[in-house]
Amino acid sequence: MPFTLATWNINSVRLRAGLVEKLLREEAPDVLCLQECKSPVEKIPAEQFAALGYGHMIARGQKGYNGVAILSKLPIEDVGDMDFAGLGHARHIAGRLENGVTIHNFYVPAGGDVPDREANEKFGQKLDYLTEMRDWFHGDRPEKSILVGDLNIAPREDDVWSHKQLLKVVSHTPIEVDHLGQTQEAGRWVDITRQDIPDGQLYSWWSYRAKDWDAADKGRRLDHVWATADISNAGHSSRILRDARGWEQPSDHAPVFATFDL
DNA sequence: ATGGTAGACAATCTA
Repeated sequence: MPFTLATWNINSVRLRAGLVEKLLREEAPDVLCLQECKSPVEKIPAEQFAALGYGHMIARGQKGYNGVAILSKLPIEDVGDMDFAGLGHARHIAGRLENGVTIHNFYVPAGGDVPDREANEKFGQKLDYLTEMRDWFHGDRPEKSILVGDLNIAPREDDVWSHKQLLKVVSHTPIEVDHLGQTQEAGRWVDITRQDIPDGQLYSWWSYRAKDWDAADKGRRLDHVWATADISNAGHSSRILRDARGWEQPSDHAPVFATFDL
């Protein structure tokens, strides 16, 4: 049975519960993975989503920051979370569907403004987070798995509006791209979005600080859908719902979709 | 080189 999955950094699930509802009504993914919920789990409006057919939710939360959730039409079993780099943040949750597919939902640390671990502790934490992800996948060798989320790195030259101008900007520095590549390789993850859309500029995030985000179009592809090699050929129909960036009081991220015939 | 916006939560911190 094919199922469609979406990932969206919502930047407050309570403030934007109406936008989540709009996405669920209009696009109706079977599974929606959210990041930056910025809410304790018990304050996520789960009943509002359940009323739309999303009767299953697994989540990790904390007050004010971070937070990840998976809303699903299909039964999903909570199979745990990881606290990479020992930050004590709600940045990962994993669930398993009845077809045996495991879904990892990640919110990788943004890493602060200065791309130097000596000058900026947050940058070091981001690199350490990715290193521990890599080591975990290297030991675990995931199969029949999908990894989504805001990975806060745009790895390819055509994942940013200007490769040259962003080389020293956190999210696109060579050391971050290298760390993300090592994590991807360790789990034998295939980038499903780029499998489906191999050529051209592709963005999922536009800063709030731009005067006219749409006209300037200075975006970055920070949000990703990966799958393990054993199921990667089941993935198709990837797309980014750029329209959502223009919705009323939007998140600065747009949802990324993929469908899997499994 | 700088400052630009947004959200949580009540002082700044984070992105």
